[in-house]
Amino acid sequence: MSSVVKKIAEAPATTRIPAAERRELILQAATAVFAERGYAGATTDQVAKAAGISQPYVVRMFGTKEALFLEAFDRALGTVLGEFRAVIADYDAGRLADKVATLDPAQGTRRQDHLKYLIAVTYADLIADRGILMMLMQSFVTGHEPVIGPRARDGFLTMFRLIRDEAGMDADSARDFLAQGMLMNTLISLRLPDVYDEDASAEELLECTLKAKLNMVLDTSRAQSRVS
Amino acid sequence: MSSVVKKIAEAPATTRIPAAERRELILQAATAVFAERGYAGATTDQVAKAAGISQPYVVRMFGTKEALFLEAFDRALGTVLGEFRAVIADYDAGRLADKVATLDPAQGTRRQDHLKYLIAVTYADLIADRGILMMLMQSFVTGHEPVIGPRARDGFLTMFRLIRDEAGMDADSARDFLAQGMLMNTLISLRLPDVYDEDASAEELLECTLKAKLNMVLDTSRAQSRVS
DNA sequence: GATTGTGGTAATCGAATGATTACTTAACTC
DNA sequence: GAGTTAAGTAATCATTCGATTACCACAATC
Repeated sequence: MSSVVKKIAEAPATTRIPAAERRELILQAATAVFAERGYAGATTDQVAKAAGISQPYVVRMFGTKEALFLEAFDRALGTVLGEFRAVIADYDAGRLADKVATLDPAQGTRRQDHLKYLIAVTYADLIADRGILMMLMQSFVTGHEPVIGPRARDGFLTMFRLIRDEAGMDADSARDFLAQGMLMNTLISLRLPDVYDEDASAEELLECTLKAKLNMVLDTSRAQSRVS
Repeated sequence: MSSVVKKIAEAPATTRIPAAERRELILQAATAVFAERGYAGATTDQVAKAAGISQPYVVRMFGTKEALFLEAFDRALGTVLGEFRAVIADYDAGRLADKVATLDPAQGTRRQDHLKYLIAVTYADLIADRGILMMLMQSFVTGHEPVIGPRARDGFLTMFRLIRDEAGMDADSARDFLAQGMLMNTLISLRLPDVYDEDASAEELLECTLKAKLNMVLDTSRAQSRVS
């Protein structure tokens, strides 16, 4: 019977995965691809290959490339906002008392001073998954797109308001915080860690920008460079 | 005679322009288009239309889209570096003594403190031509491209070294300066000035980031939005 | 064990795009 | 004013890409 032959031949066939789970995998792949190449530069086929499925399936599951980008953006932004809110909640619940005790009093002793430091560390930690920050950065330079642009502006302002209102920072501190964040985003998008060993000034800039997080960033960048 | 008829009919024909001059026009158009849409998102035909010529002429004059992008990038970077060096030279020659006299001594009195302020103002002035800073930003998020990426990294590091070595800033000050610059770039690329009137937090963020330059930025953004 | 819904893919299509070719004509030179 | 050079375009080509269509097969249900 041909059915028997078929069964044997197709034994190591593609494992089927529930749609909801596959969706997650595609979104992860899309985040990495869009982060690297931007909205216009990425193709649905690259996303499909990264997710290990066919290109039509990607399109059918999300409708359009634009819709996929928007979901990946929401996902990345949601992760950042979630982490920020978590650290604020932890601080206000006194769960970070030990960490706060190690801070230099010269940096300030108010709640907003403490949170400024804690959120900055949280942000730097997010570099571990290079895709998230680069995905945001790619969205921010796509302000001209009629659908993506407004969403990107809205997302950025949501971050600003969270820092100002929920963390209680004054506008200037919030601005400085965002500025440091945009610098980190830029250095990562530039792939500056790739030339860390070859250029002394790249080394110095990365060191004074990322400080304690540097080794982590170099490790993950090297790991992700090998793949892509 | 048909020649007479032709002459009349073709009287308002296209004015021919020397190649060198046309090159300039194309580069200006390319800077605006690439700044808006990025390397992958821009087309050579959009550049051609913006420059008022045909698409094949653009390609023939620069060889490839990539070569055109690289020239536009060099041009934008060169403008920024040139302005920075000019203000440093002016300061060291004492030509900015009156401007320096108005500074708040609390901000610092060393050469690097003065230059930090003066260069920051110079950078903010560059926003007047929105294309330059957006062109740079688009290049910075194209770090993955094999030819553009290395040039973008090199350009960024050149800026860093200029600020550190020629302006004499310490690494941390240089980092803070670049951070503020990347924030400005991001706000402009996001087109945040477009929603200035509609969102109170956008207004606050733009005001505390751009301060005295705000009105200029709003004016030029509105003017350039009408066109594009 | 037929049915049916769900998880996929192969094939293909039309539009967009970078690049090439071949051609035209204005402007300068002698 | 004939000849040559330089400025510029129309037409077209080969790819690429997002999207569509039509189909296949595994697994749960009855």
